[in-house]
Amino acid sequence: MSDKVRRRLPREVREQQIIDAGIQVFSKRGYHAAVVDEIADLAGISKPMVYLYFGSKEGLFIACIRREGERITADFQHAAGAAPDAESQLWAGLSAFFAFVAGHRDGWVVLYRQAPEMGGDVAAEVNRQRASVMTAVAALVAHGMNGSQLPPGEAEFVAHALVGAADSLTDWMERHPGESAERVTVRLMNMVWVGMRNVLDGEAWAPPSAAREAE
Amino acid sequence: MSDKVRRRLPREVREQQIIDAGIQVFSKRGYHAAVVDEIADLAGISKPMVYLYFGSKEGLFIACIRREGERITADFQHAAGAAPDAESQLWAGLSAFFAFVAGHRDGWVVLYRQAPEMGGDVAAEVNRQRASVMTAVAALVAHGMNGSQLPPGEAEFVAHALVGAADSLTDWMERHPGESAERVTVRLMNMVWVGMRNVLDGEAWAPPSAAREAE
Amino acid sequence: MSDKVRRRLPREVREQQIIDAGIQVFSKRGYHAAVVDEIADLAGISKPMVYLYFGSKEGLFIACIRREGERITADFQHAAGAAPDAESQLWAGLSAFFAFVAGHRDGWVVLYRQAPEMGGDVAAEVNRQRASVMTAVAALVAHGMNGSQLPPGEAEFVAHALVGAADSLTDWMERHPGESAERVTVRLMNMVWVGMRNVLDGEAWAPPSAAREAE
Amino acid sequence: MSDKVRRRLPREVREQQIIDAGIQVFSKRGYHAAVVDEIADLAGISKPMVYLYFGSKEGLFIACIRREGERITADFQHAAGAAPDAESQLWAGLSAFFAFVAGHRDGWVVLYRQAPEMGGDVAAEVNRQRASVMTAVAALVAHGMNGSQLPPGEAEFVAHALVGAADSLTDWMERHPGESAERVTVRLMNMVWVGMRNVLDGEAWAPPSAAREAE
DNA sequence: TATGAATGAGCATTCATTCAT
DNA sequence: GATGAATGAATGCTCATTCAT
Repeated sequence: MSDKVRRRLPREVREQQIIDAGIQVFSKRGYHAAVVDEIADLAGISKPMVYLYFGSKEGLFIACIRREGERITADFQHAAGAAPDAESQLWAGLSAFFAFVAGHRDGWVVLYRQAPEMGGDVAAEVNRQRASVMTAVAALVAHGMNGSQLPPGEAEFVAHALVGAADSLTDWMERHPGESAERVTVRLMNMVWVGMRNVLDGEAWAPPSAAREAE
Repeated sequence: MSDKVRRRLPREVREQQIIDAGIQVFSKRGYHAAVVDEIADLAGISKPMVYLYFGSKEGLFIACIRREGERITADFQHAAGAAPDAESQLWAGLSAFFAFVAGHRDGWVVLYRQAPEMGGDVAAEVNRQRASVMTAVAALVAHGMNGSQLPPGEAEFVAHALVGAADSLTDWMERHPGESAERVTVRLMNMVWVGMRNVLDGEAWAPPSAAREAE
Repeated sequence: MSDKVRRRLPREVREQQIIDAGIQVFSKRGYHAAVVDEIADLAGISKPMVYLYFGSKEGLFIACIRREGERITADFQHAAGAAPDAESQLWAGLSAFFAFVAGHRDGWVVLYRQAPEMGGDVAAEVNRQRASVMTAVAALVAHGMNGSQLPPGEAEFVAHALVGAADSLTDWMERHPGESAERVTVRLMNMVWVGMRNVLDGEAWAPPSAAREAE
Repeated sequence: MSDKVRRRLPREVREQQIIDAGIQVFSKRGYHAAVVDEIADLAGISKPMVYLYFGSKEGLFIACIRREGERITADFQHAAGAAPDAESQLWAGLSAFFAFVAGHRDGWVVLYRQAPEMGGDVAAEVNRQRASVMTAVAALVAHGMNGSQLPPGEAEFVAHALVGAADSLTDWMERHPGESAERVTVRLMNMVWVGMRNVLDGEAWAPPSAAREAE
């Protein structure tokens, strides 16, 4: 009788618990292989509650994507906002971004690796959240490079490359457990950043036999 | 009159047709949402043939992964092997790699975005093929940088970043239809390559407020 | 108006209804030819309920075997327990046994004619139930013959013969609808019993030309 | 080239090989679980040959039943025919019958345990063969008992009991590997025969509390 | 609010059977 | 005579979703 006293929680709390469970299960199994029963069990409630709160499995998935997308953008911008100058902001932001990717594996996997392959109503929310993340990264890049003159659209290109590299490096990190997210950030920026600055300073690279491609 | 003439094909041929169809459907829908009937229809045969030749849906998926993995590695090494010097090889290899990622969207999506999230017998084949691709890229990087002294393990790190960036940039390319794979390769190399060389030459980057991280 | 009132029954009740239907269909068609849909229809529910409660077709089959096995053993021992002396117990027990074989055709057919030919997890349960029935019959035989000295192991031999004869005689009964289970029991006991007693009293039979076989 | 020289056998021989394989597989798996592919493999031919010779799976099954039914009847009557007097014939016949049941497990299982549960065209052949066996046993019983006056129809009753007991005792024999078919026959006849003769001589048995049932 | 009971619809898999060669 | 290639038609099983309480 005093066993499951955490019944009758306010809706707000229950929803977050269900989303937590959803992210865990969606991340482990993928959208289609995830079974609503397992999510309900993990959240400690019965299946109809999931439907009461989110309407459908897809509705829950969308809620998961939204929360993780907003969470990463917030983390990211909060970290960047606290830094004094442009370069520090870039460093802090990317570091936070990387920490999120590495630390919230489940959420990141759902948002970045599974959601994109879906259609329907999910696609809209996915695109919104991913665009939001990508835009934040691009803004930080543009801002951090404001000394050099970044050609228009270049920041977006760089943001895509950075985000993709960061995602892929989480696989690398799984095979190198000793590495911290911070150290990986440094190595990645070393590789990209110095190069970018030099490129903007005029030191361009061109395909060995075809200088015509370089701008 | 020439519509149904391709009945009764030898096993070898049918298998490739089925794999072609499988890659297309798996890429569009994802493994779980893909329906074997659709694959069979697309291949112009009936469902039992799929099971006769591949044993199961998973068997077919594994076959798809294997063929695409081997194909990309082959493309890659063939392109690199034809170039005269180390830097040219690097350029040619990465260019071929990028062309594959951009040109064989379906195969790449199956291999890189969907297969990794699966377990069971699939995981073994996925890991093998991805490791094979990653190793080839890392070897090319190490070889291309043989002038500078690359720290051990660094090539693998770079390879992960490059492959992830390449994957992510295919999304960028979809929103910039005018860009060719070659041009994107140049931009990516510009960003990464010049930086890497400079880094190896001693021009390191360190987090603004924390010089302790730099080596 | 009173047609569909029995919806939403407690699990316990539904399970028995499904087992009832299962025994009927398995008996009529055999395990492999039985279709789960038909069982569900007969039980007045939908197919998923069968899987919810029994896990698989095989699980349902095992449940059927278990219930019929336990039921016959219980009938049998209840009838025997109510009789005063050893011979009466034997008579009452065998009569009950025969009544079951003849009266619960479906259950008997499933347990005795179809289940034995199966392997896998079914075999374990079948062996347990059949052994339980056979042991009960053998115990009754041994007990009923306690006046004469029954050689060890003989009761088991007799039990096998009796059970097999009883099973076969249900076929005979189908072609002689006028005969009651009781009458058949008497005839069978007449044939077997008097003989057994005489044999134990020394009146042995030996193959005409080979007295060497008699003990 | 000289590997499979037994190709191109006369139809008669091929048919028997296929029936042999059929009996083996049907016995092991049951009609429905038996797969034509396995039968064809075991017979060393390709599947279409089975259809060429027997028309259908059911056709092959019927052929199996027919051959085994005829074989057992023949064995039986050949053994009985060779004996000099009535009692010897009975002994020899039952002994041969028992030897068949114990020795041709596969054929007996198909004929006696699996075929009966089937309907359709199979039922006709099964009934014919089983009736043929049962009639032969009943005739032997009637003939062997010709000294006593056997009530009409009694022989058929006894035959059913004997055949059922014999079948059931094959299970017993499987758990007692030392016992020969001959010894089991003697024990069974001891139990049944002496009793029958005494019964016919007037020594009837009646239920303890209900003498009204005895005739 | 919360849940045990129930199902429609769909999917992977299998198999007897038939052609084309 | 013999077979590899091919399929129509089931069937076991699962799952998102709903309802009665």
